Amino acid sequence: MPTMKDVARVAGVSTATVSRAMMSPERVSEKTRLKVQQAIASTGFTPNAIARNLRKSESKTIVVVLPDIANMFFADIVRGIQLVAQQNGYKVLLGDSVHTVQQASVYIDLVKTKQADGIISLTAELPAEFKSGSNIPMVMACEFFEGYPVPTVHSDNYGGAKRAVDYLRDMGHKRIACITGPKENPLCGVRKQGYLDSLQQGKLSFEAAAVESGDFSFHSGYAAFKRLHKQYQMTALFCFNDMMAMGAMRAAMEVGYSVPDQLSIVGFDDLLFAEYTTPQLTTIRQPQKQIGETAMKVLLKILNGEQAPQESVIPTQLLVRSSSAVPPVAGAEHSFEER
Amino acid sequence: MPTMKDVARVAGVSTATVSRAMMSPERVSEKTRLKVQQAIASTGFTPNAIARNLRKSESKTIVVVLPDIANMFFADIVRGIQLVAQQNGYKVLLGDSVHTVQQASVYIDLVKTKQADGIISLTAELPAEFKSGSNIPMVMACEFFEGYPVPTVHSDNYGGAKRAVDYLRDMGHKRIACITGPKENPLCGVRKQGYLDSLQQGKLSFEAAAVESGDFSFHSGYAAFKRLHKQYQMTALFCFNDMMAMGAMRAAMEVGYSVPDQLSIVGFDDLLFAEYTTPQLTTIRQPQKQIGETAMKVLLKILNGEQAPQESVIPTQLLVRSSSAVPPVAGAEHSFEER
DNA sequence: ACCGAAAATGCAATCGATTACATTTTATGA
DNA sequence: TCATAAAATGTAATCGATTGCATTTTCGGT
Repeated sequence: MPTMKDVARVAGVSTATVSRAMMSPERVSEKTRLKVQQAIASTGFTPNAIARNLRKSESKTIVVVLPDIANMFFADIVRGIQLVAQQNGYKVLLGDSVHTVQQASVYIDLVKTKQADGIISLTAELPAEFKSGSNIPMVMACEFFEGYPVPTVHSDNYGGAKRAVDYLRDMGHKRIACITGPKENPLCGVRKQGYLDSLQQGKLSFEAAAVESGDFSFHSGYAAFKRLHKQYQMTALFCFNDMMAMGAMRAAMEVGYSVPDQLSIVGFDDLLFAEYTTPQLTTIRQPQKQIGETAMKVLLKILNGEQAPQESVIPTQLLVRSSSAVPPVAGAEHSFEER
Repeated sequence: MPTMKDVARVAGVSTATVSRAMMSPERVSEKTRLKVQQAIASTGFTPNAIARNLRKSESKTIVVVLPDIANMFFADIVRGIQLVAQQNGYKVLLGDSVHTVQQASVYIDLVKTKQADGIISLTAELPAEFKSGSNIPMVMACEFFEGYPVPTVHSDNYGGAKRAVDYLRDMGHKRIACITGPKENPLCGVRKQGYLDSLQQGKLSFEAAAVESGDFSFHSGYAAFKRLHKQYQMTALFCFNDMMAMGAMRAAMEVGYSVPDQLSIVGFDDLLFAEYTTPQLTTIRQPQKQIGETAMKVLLKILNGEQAPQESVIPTQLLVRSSSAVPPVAGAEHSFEER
């Protein structure tokens, strides 16, 4: 594999000149620049980035840690990150942590060992060191820790949840159930507050039986609904993500609810698939690409030693599709027998 | 940031000894090993992998190029790759090429510049240099070029397609339509041959009107079906992937077919979502994780300078779910009027 | 044709680890 | 106890590029 020395020899100049011809052409005469270019072409030289990185102690690479590469929710976030990274001369590498702290560490080590300059984490399942702050350039997107030792970019979880429930309330629903995510997840606490506040604002009483929780998966949504419909008579259901909403919709149909006539369902995220369900899912859209772009911009600030915002909140948007409608007239509800 | 020199100073030994204490502990006395470990701990030293990589000219990192990170089909392949990579001391980085050759080049450059040792490409959208062979350690998974200048791992596309159509035929279907992928895609040619051979073997005549093509997306499947049902009366439909099958299923239902009573649908891939559609999709499962594992094993052979197989074919499997059934009795078919 | 400033180029140190080879220390056995 | 082999450690070169500083070349002006 040819090195810069070879190019220098062929071009009849020093390695310093070769380096300059590539890095700062204006510091080299027209003539030698051409000689060097020719030599590069004829030797088939490719600069060894490792050597360069060592010398400059930077890699112009950032790592994005995903908890689950199969979760489509992250796709557009990554795209947004990539866009901004590219514009600023950074490469993006993705690491799938498979929801394990151990795997996440592997990717974090990349920056400790100087193979990457910084991290954007789309998961909060990280080694404990971060919970108390660390000196690794990092920003969290979507998820966050309580107490925020790391800069965070996420959508307006409270506002989105409240908007969803407001919408159902405004259509006349009085009995609005909810399927939350894992209780310990900070972001779920915030969404739940949105749900509660909307109920209260509409003077609807909150009943514990109206709430079940899942783990954001299709199956957990399915299971949660099967529990829910036995303990609470509802005409509307708000789910903390689309995946669970889809599971709940499947369960509801199996149990004999017709959606949206007897039961309105609203999700959260706006997965690509939300559009493909039957009926199409009404949901709260998180502007994923924008979250990604913002996260990368924040990371760039950190990398450049500028002041970075601790928290960036991106607004959400209600997308009304066909899984939601006005409540059924009295008597047309799904029959409900308490056990 | 502390370097090995610092550790050496604190431990009162040379950097060589520090290096050996880490790399080959058996070449260092118990006593000094402990001193070094202490010094490492007290200085908070992390070895600079860039320097090591430069010296050893290897990075123990491989890059996986995905055409589209939003395509869930790849998730388990990546998991399989990761598993084998990890077992062999390699790190895996994912690159999203967004279906562009240009982006793919960025990731390929990582190995040219020694930041990665090899590549597994899940896309054939690569720079032309590969089509005529190159000296970059690389294996293709799922996709392939015709003529195979690079080692390839993929599932049994011919066998899978034939199995799908055999299954429909065996149930008594006589009019079996097909939605293919992009015509220029080599893998589609192979699947189509499976379709044709099954028809022929069942003495069913092939009609051009029974075939439409899409681009593997939900929408293209939807659109293809809308064209198809006007030109061909069918009782069964085989789609070259699940995504299009789901689009076609939606279209079929809109047009008034009942699935599976009047129309059986079979997909290909076994996406996670195939299980969540209503009715659940019958499909040909590709063992994605195994494809990934095999691809990584092949890459390892290449990296170790061993002989690697040019082509590895992984068997597929028919998963019968509820989108397929015996054909309707005469008279119960979906009404068909030619335009 | 010659001076001095600016432009171009070269020399050699440097980034931080690894490792061949040289040297010192320890252990073994007579 | 001492010679000698084996084990432990140190010295310094090396990986391949970048860059501060020194030196040479170029060029405008007279």
